[in-house]
Amino acid sequence: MYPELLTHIKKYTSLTPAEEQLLCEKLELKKLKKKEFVLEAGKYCHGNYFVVKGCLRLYFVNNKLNEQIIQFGIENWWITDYDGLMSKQPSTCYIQTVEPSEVLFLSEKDQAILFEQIPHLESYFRIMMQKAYVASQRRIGFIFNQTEEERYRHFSSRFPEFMQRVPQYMLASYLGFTPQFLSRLRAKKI
Amino acid sequence: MYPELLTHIKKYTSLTPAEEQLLCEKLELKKLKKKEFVLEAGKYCHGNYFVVKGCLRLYFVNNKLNEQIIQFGIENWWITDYDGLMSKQPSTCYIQTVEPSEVLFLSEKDQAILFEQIPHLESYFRIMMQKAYVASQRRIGFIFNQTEEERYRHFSSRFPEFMQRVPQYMLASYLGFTPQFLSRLRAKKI
DNA sequence: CGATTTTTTGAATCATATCAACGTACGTGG
DNA sequence: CCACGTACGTTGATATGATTCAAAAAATCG
Repeated sequence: MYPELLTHIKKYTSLTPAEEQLLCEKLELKKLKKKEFVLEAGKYCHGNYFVVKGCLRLYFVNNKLNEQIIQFGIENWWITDYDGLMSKQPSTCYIQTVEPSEVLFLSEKDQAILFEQIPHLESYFRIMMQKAYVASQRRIGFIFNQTEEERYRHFSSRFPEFMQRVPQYMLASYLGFTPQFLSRLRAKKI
Repeated sequence: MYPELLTHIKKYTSLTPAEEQLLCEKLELKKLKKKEFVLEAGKYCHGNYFVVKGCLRLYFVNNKLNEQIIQFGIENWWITDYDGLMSKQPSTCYIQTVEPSEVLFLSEKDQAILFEQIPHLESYFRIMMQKAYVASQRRIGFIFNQTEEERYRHFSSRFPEFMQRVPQYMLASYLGFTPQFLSRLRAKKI
């Protein structure tokens, strides 16, 4: 049994003990070292990762050969390449740990089986998707309506602890500007 | 019965005739004139709109008092303020028709009831959310990795017919730059 | 047709990127 | 446990691409 995930699910829906059992049987706990990959471009994405502990990043390499971070996954977030998963095509991105991490892996196949057996589990994932969608719509709003500086200040006031956990160049990538620019922002602040 | 929606659902899951019946009883067809609002900032968002015909836009007014378009909804898309819906707070954005349109309204309340009765309907919405999420993640990738010009060219090659349907200033807003800049891009092209 | 909305154009300005070099920290093998 | 190498962060000078403001031109609508 994996209490972190079950507690998280309870926030949004309810499962019977038997359903919890069924779910946990399908999950696979993976302990990962720092900088370990769970997905690489060109390979197929086979499922979904729930972060129990640690931090992962999802990024792709753009045409200037820079790594563009699309998403971070920290404790209690699901992370995967949904694009690759849905299209059944080889992935175009990478998912890698930023810190030593523990994740629960749920394969696409098992997820589909569980959805038929446990309607409330599908409900949970619908809500997760909806939340993720809202978050990324908000992010688009921020990108278009705030200067890089405002975005940085907003992010650092909202996630101060998180800032400590990742290198600056990753933050810069996530926020959509250069590491040099981030460095200057920090210098300016004091 | 609303064949456009039922056909769309069949692409992703299957409903029994009885389930289709149940669903359609809860839907409300609304015929809307051009520039009619279905949601305004400050009001509560009560449900979800499926676009049968026409085009709507979801936008908010930023601190420079410009309208920032977050999303367009055309035929076979669902559109609503999921943020306001989930948070149960007054909305911060507007949803307005761009053309005369027909939409099916499904209230949040009815949707919750239907999800309990029809697990496959929840499945359909989970998949819709996942698709929407993927689309908005992709959009973030584009924003960060292409110049404004590349984004415009990409968009116009991908949705040439759609470009004809909306005023340029809305496209500029959606793509994240000024109408003047878009005008110059077009002038450059020839 | 007149009124409003939308698009175009020009010139000046500003924010961020780029390139390049130098500092600093960190962890890995000897 | 120290030293070296690589990864990460800082700083300065210059370049560039998009914005802003203002006004005119064109298109759309009742």
